[in-house]
Amino acid sequence: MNLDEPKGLTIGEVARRAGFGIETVRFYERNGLIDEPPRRLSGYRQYPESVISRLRFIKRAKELGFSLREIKELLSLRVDPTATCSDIRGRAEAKIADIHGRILALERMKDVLTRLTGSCVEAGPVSECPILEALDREDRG
Amino acid sequence: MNLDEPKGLTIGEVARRAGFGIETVRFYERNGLIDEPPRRLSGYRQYPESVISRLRFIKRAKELGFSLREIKELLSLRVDPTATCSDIRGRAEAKIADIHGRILALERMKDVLTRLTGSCVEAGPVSECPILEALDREDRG
DNA sequence: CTTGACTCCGTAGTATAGTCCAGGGTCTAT
DNA sequence: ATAGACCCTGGACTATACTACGGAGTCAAG
Repeated sequence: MNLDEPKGLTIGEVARRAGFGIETVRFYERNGLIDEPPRRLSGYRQYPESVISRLRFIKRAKELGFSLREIKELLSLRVDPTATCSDIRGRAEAKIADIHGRILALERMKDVLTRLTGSCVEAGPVSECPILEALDREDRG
Repeated sequence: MNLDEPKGLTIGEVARRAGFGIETVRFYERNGLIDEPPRRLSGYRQYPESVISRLRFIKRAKELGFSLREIKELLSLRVDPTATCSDIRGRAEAKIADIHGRILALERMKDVLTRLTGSCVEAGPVSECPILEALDREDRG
């Protein structure tokens, strides 16, 4: 086979250039994050260049804390002629609020832990560990 | 059955008092977070009161960001005669560092998103959305 | 023509932390 | 005695995001 088909990119090239594993690229295809590409007669996927930017979009959105489900929605909005920029901004703002909430929760955890470790200066046995005692007690305020 | 066996707590009472579901209590037992309790002749679990404080310990440690695996380690350390309070403090400090790192990562995400939403004030079509454009571009700094 | 790298597919496994189900048996109050 | 609430087991299922595997076919270079 392989006469003069316009070959495009193999999945390996795509994966390498986008910074994902091959299995991940196929996973994204199965989950509708990237289009199913045309195939060679052999069945090999033939990707257009555009898949690279699509994957990089996914990568950056992931880095911003969007889940694959949310990224899929962003990608749908992008091609939806009735969607507006404020729809996207809404997603971004919701994500900011979500991240903010997670930060607050983590800071509360960190504050409690910091207070507990501050109370633990002895090198004594665990039976007298103030951290464990605090976890045993009802109150933690 | 049920002559004059000292009955203890049923799993339902335990779950309710500790604030978990019954299935979760069994799950914790399977995973070694709580001891296997004695049984009635019928097979019903008969919990001692102490399981309640054990489960509350687990709940509070979870609230502080410890995974079940880590909580299991804390529980092991607690009964390890060679462990010292500083072993526990080490876990707590590692967790603080872990949480701190996660907070920083989330703050970076939040900052980028905030900057992106700031650039998006128009109610235009998604084709001109600066947020999507930013996700398409290479740079995000 | 052979070799080694690459690709195909479907399925299954990883990790975390549960949650639910069927099809039984048991307990308690009336 | 019987209704209804409770409990038992093992296994399957949820969600997220991959990652690995077997066994086959394909591609490109020497």
